[in-house]
Amino acid sequence: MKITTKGRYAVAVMLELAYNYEKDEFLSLKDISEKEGISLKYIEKIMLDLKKQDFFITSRGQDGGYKLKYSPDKYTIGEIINSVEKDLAPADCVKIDNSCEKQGICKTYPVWKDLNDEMTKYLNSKTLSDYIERK
Amino acid sequence: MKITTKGRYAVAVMLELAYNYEKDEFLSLKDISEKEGISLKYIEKIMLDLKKQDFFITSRGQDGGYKLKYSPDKYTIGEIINSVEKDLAPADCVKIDNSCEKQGICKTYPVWKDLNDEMTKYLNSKTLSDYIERK
DNA sequence: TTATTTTACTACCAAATTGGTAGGAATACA
DNA sequence: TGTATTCCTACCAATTTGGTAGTAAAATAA
Repeated sequence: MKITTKGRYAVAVMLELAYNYEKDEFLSLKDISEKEGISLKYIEKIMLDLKKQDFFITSRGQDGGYKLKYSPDKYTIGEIINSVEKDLAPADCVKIDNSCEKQGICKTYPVWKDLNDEMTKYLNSKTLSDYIERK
Repeated sequence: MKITTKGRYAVAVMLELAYNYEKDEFLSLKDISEKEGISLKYIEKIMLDLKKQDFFITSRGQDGGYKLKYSPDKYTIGEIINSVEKDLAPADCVKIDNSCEKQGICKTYPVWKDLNDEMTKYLNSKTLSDYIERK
């Protein structure tokens, strides 16, 4: 049930961008890499996934980088983790139809369904703004 | 965040034993293996982990097998999964002290701490009896 | 007592996943 | 026009997952 480093780093990167949201400048991956101690190359790869969502405004070249497109309260922790993490659901059966030949008769299905519902509800209720403190 | 097959099978096995609880007989791993379509050898391995807890009464030889020591409402889904799953927490930092050199300054820590608390609370509130239907 | 059934235990292994790195192309700005 | 930065595709080693194999030990039925 661990969140992979990819998911954890994704949240870290999004928090950095959330901190930077009020400012009128881009934040480069190089800066984030140095602040968070994550290799630039790895962050780039994580951004590939995050960019598939409508999350950022970007700019290349000097003084370029990333900026959140919307305010931090518009990004839920759930959707961030979901963007990079393949298996967020506790079991395939609660997400993918016919992923299990015992569909309909499996006695453990309700266990995973309930757990998934609970986690989804929780993760979608928390946003970046819940985790940035303003001075 | 997926629960591994080991964790899922563990819950399946425990549910089978819960169904059998009222009866005054042992349930063999062979029977469970056939009912659930899980290889006997793999179930044996899962039982090695579960047996470290105070879960069962066992008997070897003919008509032997496993029996729950306590009534199904005494077993939480959380402790069952915890027994076989190494990484139930979303991140090491919420379980193991000094597992991360950024302890105390990491901005994402509260995210994993909250999530872990929420999941733990939920998983420990559900027991086997919540998932066995009585006719 | 003996054969059989069942748990108990240790060792091994292939496939998938994780957690990265490397190298370069494209682009925008100073 | 040069440099900083994003963008993109491959590749790879270590770890974890999801098992299997073989055997010993014990309890019971016959």
